[in-house]
Amino acid sequence: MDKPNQLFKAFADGLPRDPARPCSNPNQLFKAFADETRLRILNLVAQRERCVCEFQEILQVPQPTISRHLAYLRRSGLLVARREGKWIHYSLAPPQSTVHESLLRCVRHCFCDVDFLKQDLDRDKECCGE
Amino acid sequence: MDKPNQLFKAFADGLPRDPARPCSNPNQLFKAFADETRLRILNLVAQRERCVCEFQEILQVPQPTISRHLAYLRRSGLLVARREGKWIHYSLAPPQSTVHESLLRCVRHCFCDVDFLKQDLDRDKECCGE
DNA sequence: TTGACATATTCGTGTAAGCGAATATGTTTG
DNA sequence: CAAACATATTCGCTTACACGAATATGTCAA
Repeated sequence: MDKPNQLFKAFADGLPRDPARPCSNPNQLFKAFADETRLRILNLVAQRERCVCEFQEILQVPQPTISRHLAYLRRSGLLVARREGKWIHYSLAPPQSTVHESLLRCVRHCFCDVDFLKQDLDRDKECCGE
Repeated sequence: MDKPNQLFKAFADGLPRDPARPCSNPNQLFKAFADETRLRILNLVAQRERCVCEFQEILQVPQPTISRHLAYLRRSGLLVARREGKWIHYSLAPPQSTVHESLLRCVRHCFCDVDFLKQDLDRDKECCGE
């Protein structure tokens, strides 16, 4: 066991440690989509940039759980983060492959047909918008 | 623990036991895509109906592994099977949701951009076609 | 500097997923 | 019916994944 630079070592899940060098394997993109909480996050962030507290309020899921999924989505190359004071805002990353593009189209045009995702958007409108 | 009709009981993976009543959860569709072997199968079957021995020859993966993934894809509602004598032919199932449609578009139009998937098609042409 | 707040990470644990090996099922042919 | 063939299923094992709880990090305001 040598001790490589942690920045470049991958996690057990096969994703890179450093979100600045996200994963390019299309396989990993699908894995990122293969979790209900992450689908819900992607659905919300497809509308507009969001901060962690918004996910927390709308999804009603513990904060560490959300943070973990956000980190996963960043390392997958699906989200980018931007700090503004205490808050960190997440938004969709620009697509890096045709598979990535295709998945984003699915988020934008098909997720509205999925009940539990539509309900999140409704809950969002109720509490935050009008 | 009661003893429900096995036909209607779900597997641990959340998919129905009976492929005639495939899963409708979009979440499960993404899970079905979240495995390299299954992506390779979907890529091949997108061209035309295929029998198990074709997958075996092109993918160079043990037969039980392929059968297990085929069963998974059937129960996910992505593939249908048709028996013809000793052979069982698999083909893409007609889409049951917009998410399903979107994923099929991805298989048809984006998978050609993925190296390891393109290589499978090349290997197919070499050994079977001309 | 201290406290409050927003967010991230670690740790331990239960569970699901995938695989190889072995075996079972179903079909055809003789 | 037996043998050969195509395919499916089961079992045991290892690893990946998701989660709750606890804790750490980073920023702002007083």
